[in-house]
Amino acid sequence: MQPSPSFNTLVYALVRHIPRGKVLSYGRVAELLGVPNGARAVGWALSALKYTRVVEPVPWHRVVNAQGRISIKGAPEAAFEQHARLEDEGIVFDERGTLDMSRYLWDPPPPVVAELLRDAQGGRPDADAP
DNA sequence: CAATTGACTTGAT
DNA sequence: TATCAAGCCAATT
Repeated sequence: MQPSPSFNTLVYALVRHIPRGKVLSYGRVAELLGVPNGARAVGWALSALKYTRVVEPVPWHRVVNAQGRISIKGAPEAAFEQHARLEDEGIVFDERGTLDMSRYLWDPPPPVVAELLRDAQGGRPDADAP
């Protein structure tokens, strides 16, 4: 078994919970995981999917930047794919390639996040470790 | 252990 | 509206 899941693992776990047709911003993901300013780290984690083998698929396309725009750089194909997948899920982009965050932003049920963070601590907060 | 990197954010110009 | 700069973070080297 693994030690406490890395930050990346937590990111993947949370992103896997984003429902179809909804999105989350990098900053919001970080915030939910308890790292208010870790937006970049989240981006790093998702970009790492290219090299990391995750058993369960991660709907990486459901994460966009705070402005509601695709934020992938240096990989036009991937960016295009993300845009296509989101439209496939019913999300509408305006002429400038922006989606309405106030409408598509997902608000995760607290229990979901709580459970995620709990598992992160080894599944059992019992083991007090100061 | 220090430097580097990048699918971020925010606030100022 | 578009650019720019400075913070912030985890993983990599």
